[in-house]
Amino acid sequence: MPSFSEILQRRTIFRDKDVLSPHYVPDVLPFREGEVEKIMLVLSGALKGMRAGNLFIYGKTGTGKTCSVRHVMKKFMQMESPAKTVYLNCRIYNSKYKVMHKIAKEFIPELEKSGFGISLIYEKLIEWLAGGKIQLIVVLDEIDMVKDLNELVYTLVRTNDELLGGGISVVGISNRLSFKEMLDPRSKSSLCETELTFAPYDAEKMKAILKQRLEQGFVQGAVDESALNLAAAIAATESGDARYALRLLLRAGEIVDAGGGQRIDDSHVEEARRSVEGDMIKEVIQTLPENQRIVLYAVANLSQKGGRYSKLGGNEDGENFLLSGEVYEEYSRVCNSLCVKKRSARWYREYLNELEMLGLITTIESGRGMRGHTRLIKPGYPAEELKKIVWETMGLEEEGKKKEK
DNA sequence: CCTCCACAGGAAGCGCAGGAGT
DNA sequence: ACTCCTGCGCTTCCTGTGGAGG
Repeated sequence: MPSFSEILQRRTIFRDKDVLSPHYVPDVLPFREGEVEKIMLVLSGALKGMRAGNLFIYGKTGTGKTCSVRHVMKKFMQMESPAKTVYLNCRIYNSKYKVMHKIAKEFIPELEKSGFGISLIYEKLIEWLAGGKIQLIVVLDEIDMVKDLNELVYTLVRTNDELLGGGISVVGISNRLSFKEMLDPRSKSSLCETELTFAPYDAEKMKAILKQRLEQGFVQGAVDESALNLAAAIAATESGDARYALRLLLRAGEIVDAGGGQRIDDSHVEEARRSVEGDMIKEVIQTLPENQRIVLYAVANLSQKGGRYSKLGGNEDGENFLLSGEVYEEYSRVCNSLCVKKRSARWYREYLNELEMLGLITTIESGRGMRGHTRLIKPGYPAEELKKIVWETMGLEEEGKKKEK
C-alpha cells in the first residue's frame, strides 16, 4: 500500500493537468479571434449602459463556443460597469422556471430559497434591474435543452418593454441548428438578432490548439511530434472536436505515467483512442434502460454464435448479420433467464432504431435472398467488448448471466 | 398472378410520475 | 394540500412493403 508522499513523488510527464481539462479557459483562443471580436461587439453596448444585442451561436461540440463566450465574459467582468452577466447551462436549468429562478437568485439574495411563484420572481427581477439601471446579459448554453423555450425567450425579451432603465439580452448557444425551426417566428427573430457559426477545426488548426495546450500541460518534450499529429488527425477526421483531441492526449499521458515512461508516442495515442472510445460507449450504455441494454446484449451474444442468415449461407461478403426476428427471440430468452419482463416487439423495434442512432449497432434492409421484409443487424463494435460493458453496467444481474450459461 | 411471410412503422390509447394551478 | 394536466414509456392494433413460393 503506497503512502501519499510516495504517490506525490512519482514521476509524471504532466505539468498541469487542468490545462487539458475541457473546462479550462485559455487566455488566448487560437483561430477564434474573429468570433470573439464579434461577440464583444454585440455585447459592448451593455458597458455603455445601452441594451446589448441578442446573439445566437451555433457550432458542433468542441468547436470553442462555450470557451469563446466565457473568455469574453471574463474580459467583460474586468470592466468598470453596472452591467452584469450570468452563465447557465440549460442541461441543468432546463425549464423557464428553473432559468428565471437561477438568474434571480444569482443577484437577489432573498430569492435564494425555492418555492416562489414565477410572477414574484419576475417582478423582483424587474425591480432590481430598473432600480440599478442594470444591463444584464444572460448566457444560455445548450439552449435547445429548455423545454418551454418559446415561453422563456418571450418572457426575457418582453422584460425590456417594461423597463425604463436597464435591460436584458440573451446569448444562446446550441450545437443543433435544427432546433431553431422549433421556435415560433417572434422568438426566433429576437433571439437570432445576430447569429454566429463556429466551424469545426481541421487537422492543422487542431494541431496548433493541442500544441498550445501541451506546452503548458506537459513537461517539455513529453509529446512526440508524430503523436501530436496523430491525435490531431484522429480528432479532426472523427469530429473536429477539440475536447476529444485533448481527452486523447490526457489519456495518453496517463498511460505513459502508469507505465513509467517519459514520452508519448503514436502507440500511446492509439491506445488512448481505444480507451476513450470504450469510455464513451460505456457512458452511452449506462444511460440506456435495462431492457434496451439486454437487446444490445442479445445482438452481441448472437453475433458471436452466428445467426440464421450466415448459417443459410445467405451472405456473399462474409458479414455476420442477424435477423430482427431471431434477435427478438434471443432477447426474450435472456429476459426470461434474468427474470426481467420483456417489452413488446413493437417497442423492441424502437429500441433498435435508437441503438442504431447511437452507433451501437448497424442495420440494413434485407434485399434479395431473404424472405420477407426485415432488417439485418450487426453490432457496431466488437461483440466481446459490448458484452463486457453491458455486463458491467448490469451490476447485480451478473449472477443471472452466469446461471444462463 | 396472387398469397403468404416476416417484418416495419403509424395511430390510438393506457398508466404513471411530476409539475402547474388553485 | 388538493386536484388537474401533461409528457413519457409502453402496449395493442393495424396497415404497408417487397420478395418467396405456389
